[in-house]
Amino acid sequence: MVIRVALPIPLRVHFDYLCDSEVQPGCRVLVPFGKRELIGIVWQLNPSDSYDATQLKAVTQVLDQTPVLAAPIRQLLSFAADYYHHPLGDVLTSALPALLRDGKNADPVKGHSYQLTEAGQHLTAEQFKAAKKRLALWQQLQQPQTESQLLEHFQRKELQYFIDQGWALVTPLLYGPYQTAAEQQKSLPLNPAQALAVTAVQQALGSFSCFLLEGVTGSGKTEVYLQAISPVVKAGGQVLVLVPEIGLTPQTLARFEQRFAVPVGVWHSNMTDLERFTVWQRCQTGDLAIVIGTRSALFLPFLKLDLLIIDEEHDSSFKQQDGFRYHARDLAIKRASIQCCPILLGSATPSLESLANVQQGRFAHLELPDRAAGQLMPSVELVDLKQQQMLHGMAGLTRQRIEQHLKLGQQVLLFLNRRGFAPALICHECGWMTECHRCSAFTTFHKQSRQLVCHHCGATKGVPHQCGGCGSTQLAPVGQGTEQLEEQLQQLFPAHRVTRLDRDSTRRKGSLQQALDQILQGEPQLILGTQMLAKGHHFPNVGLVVIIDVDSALYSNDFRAPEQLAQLLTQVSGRAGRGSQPGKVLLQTHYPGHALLQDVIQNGYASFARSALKERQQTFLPPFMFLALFRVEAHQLELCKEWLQQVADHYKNWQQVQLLGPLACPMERKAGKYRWQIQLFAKDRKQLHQSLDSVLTEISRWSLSRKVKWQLDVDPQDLN
DNA sequence: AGCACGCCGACT
DNA sequence: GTCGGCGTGCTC
Repeated sequence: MVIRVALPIPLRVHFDYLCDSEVQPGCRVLVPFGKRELIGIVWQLNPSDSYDATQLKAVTQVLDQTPVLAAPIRQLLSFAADYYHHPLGDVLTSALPALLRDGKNADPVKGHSYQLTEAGQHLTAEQFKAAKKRLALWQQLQQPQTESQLLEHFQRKELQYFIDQGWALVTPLLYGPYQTAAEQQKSLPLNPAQALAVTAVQQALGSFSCFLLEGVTGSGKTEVYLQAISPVVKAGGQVLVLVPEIGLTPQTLARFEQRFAVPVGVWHSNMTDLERFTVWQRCQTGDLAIVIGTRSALFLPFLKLDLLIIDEEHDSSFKQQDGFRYHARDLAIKRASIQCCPILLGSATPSLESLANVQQGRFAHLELPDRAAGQLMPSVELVDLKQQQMLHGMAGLTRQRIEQHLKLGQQVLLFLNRRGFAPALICHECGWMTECHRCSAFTTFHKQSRQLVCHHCGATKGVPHQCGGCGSTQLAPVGQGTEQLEEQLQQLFPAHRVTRLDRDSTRRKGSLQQALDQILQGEPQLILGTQMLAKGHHFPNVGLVVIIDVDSALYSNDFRAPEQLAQLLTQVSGRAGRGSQPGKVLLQTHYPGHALLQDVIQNGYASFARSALKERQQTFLPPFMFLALFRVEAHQLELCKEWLQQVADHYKNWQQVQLLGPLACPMERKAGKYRWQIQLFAKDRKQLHQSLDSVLTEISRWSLSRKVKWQLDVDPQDLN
């Protein structure tokens, strides 16, 4: 038999082999490949267009009796490899845990079970005499026990003694479908909008359909998730909940675990290979009812997946930013269609893509208008920075407001999306600034560690005493970062604690959690942080949120920047006033009349999104246009340009696809390499994808392609 | 990606 | 005279 095998190499082709033994698609095989041996996945049996049969090598070993990749997953992966034009071998890497890629046995053994033999059952307590430990073990073994249960109280050699005596025997304990159970904790009462949403999803169970659940923070989205899940886990089905990278908080997990008496698993990037493998197996065997995980959980092999939930569906961390650049939300929709189950996308600030899908009738729209607990929405105040006396990056009014809220015994949250002390050091004599040698960027001054750090390539060096241009010793920090603001806030408000939360202050393991716990105790204080504060965390005692610098996001050349700013504003508004009082949001800007700001503030996100969508339509941007991007990196600028020019030349044949470029990436040099790009727009998705197929075949033929590092990004999230 | 082959410069 | 640099080709 000839089999077609997908191999872990970055080539967009399959390889054919001979195989005498029984195999099914989705099984792993060990095959000779050049001078090497590789583990591949059987992709097709007896392909009609097989490679010259006389040239075929034979499979060395079949590693699985049953497929590690079941048909639905293979269908998903195959679709993904086509859609993102990514080598299948790399795509498979996302779907298999490392241990399986390395050839580990995939049999789902949970552990070992000990039970008494006939001889063991006929023993009596008296026979143990003074052997108290053995008596206790015997008593516990009246019921079959897992090895791990027994090892809590007994030593391994005691277990072995029972086996040697023929009193007990060991059997492998296999994973299997979980025991369904009723809810542990009673569900909360629903308001009419929530009830409508729950009913809609529940009625859709068993068939493919997409729902967009739009509800502001505090409107009770999680309760809708939980009640939508309820009938699924009562019927023995499985649910996948995808969350953004930072959203995987212990509280979220606890809420799911407390509600249902069924096994809940988690999946995220901090797990060990063995932990991942175990979750993978428990999914495959149906042992886990619910999995909460970040984007790659999308590829887990569920036995009976009946519902998908994507929380914070607008979040950009669902798009992988290197290698296989897939969007987990988009692929999740594909997966739901393959599995014939509903998918629920939830957000307070839906992506424009999803809203367009609602408008075009592809998604059903479920709205939760009210804050569940009936709190008031926070009020937003714009602080016009023009001609203001600024102190430490804050206008007088801003400082007053902070003071007022501290006096009221509330906490104040400040956002500044720039870590470090200052974005650069500047020479007071000649204007020279500290630059990274390898990137087109300045190096950030970190005062505490006394270092200059490039935030783009990670290079660090000591702080110079002299200007690199004129030799002057007059070097001063320019601009403001969180480290500096922390110091300044402490000076301005010496009576209050200032907590800074950014990548630097939370580097030590557990220090983030420690800071969050301390904040939750509610003492009036200033909390200051970067983007990492914006998502997921709940601070009930925060009465005021200040956004120090709105302007840098207002005027960005990234077409998604307005959308992201509107999302940030809405999300942080949700952070304020979750307790009894309504919160306040303060925005510092030089452009208080800016249409986007006005629209979001006065009419809310939904209104903003409607106008933003119209604008995207008029300017021929996604989601009304399909976009793909070729990026190329090389040490020599000329190689970048030449390679892209060849791509551009190829596109002369494709009238339906519009080109923008070749042009430099927003950050032209990074880690010593030049970076250029070409943007491809098409009205017709099919045309775009056909053109990509054809240009990729060309690219693989060019010898220039090996002197540069290039990548294709389909549906890019940002143009960097 | 890896691995081999092959052709040119600087070393024990 | 070799060792090893990386350009090029190939992997069913």
